[in-house]
Amino acid sequence: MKYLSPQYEDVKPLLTAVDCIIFGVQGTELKLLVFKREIDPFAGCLSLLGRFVKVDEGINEAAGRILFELTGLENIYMEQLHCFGRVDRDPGGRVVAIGYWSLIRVDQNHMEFNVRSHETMWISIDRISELVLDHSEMAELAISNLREKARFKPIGFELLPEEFTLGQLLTVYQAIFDHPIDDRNFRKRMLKSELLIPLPKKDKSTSKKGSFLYKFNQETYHRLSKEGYNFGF
Amino acid sequence: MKYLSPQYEDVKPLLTAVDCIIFGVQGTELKLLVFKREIDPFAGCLSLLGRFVKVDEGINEAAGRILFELTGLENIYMEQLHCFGRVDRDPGGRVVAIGYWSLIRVDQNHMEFNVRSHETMWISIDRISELVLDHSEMAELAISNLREKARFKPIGFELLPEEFTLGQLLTVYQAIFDHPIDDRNFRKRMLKSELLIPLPKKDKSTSKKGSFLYKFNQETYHRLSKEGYNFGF
DNA sequence: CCAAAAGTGTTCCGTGTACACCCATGG
DNA sequence: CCATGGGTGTACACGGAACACTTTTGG
Repeated sequence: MKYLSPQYEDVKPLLTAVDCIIFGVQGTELKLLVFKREIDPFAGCLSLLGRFVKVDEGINEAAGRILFELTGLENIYMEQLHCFGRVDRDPGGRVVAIGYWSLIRVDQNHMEFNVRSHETMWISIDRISELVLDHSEMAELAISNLREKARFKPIGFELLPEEFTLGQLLTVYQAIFDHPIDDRNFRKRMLKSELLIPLPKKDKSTSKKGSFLYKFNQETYHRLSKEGYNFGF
Repeated sequence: MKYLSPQYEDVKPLLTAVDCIIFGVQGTELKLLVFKREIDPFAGCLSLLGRFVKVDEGINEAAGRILFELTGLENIYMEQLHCFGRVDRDPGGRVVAIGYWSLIRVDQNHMEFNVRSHETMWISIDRISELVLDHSEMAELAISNLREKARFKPIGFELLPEEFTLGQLLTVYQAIFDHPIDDRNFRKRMLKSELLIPLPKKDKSTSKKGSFLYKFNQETYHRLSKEGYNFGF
């Protein structure tokens, strides 16, 4: 490396990994996708999904690849969280881990991969402290990032299927923040935001009256993702 | 590495660097500390200050050390920004760079190091596009992070000396946001926030009347850093 | 006495918040 | 006809935004 000057003789390359903090909403609860480690150390413990970055791929590509390898899902909302690099964070060696968090829609898609790699499982976020290494710290940080982000960017939609009802959307936000949100104010804000495109159909699966389906407006979504929008939570 | 399974034969450790995005306010302007590269490639171009992470130090420690080596300053506000890892980001080799941004008080302290390492210089933030590699991207991201943060956390104080006037504080915020802020509303907000401890002295250097000096309340500062506080910018 | 910066209060408007009732329908 | 979830409107309080004049004092 031509950049290395003599004073940096103790500079050596470091193993670099990506760890994925994957959120989904099941029922009314925010869940985290983890797996049971099969290899020592910590075999049997809960761990985030992670792999090493290859030398010929960018870290974002690595994150996408890793998510795909582990879940079979592509084109997923994914965001870099933070880089974790304490010397002793991993007793197996000096590994710098880049955390990425993502939101996935828990619908039929997810069922497939959940069967496929049967060691993965969804856990409730109050079990975060059971994670190995500094994974609890990562997950905690990811949650506060998610909440922070959700207040100003319309990311709640990433957790829903293409077509959804306002009730489902409300449920998602309540799961993210883990506290109740006023139904009427929520509807007002959402409808005013122009993020929703009303569809001429109803979902009758949960009530006799049926509730209108919406899809979300990609255009407004991208505009508001940039500009920011105060949802007032 | 016992973690490496056969499928990861192309996993090799990567060089890991820290790049520092250092902000300071000079006069009424937000400035960035950079240096003129002496080594090829890009000798003569503007570059952020960066060094490699050693194998026996954590990345946060590395960031602190690097800032110290390059500026002589310690105990500086410093925050991890983002990890940059495109394969081709550095033509000199595969280097993953972790960006850290910091705020320094531009007073007598800084004069020292500015003399010491005479290749470093403060540039106006509208010269960011002149930076080499992906350093412009880093600096742009750091600015938006800084602004975002400044809206909710009382970080403006990090850019001021121990004792300062409300006028100076206002100047700092105007420099950060690059637009004028209403004087009277600003004072109201700041005084109400309990972040300021009034001192029984005046600074007469800038006016005949003299303006009161304040120091900032560390306790409230830490509380509000955690809780967040809407400064309304 | 005047120039130059420091300091102070009020009004208005918009928006978030709290809150309670009617609607539609399948069984 | 009634139980169940879906959908709607209003009144109030608070906080942010806009805005102009008085104070001090060194020269």
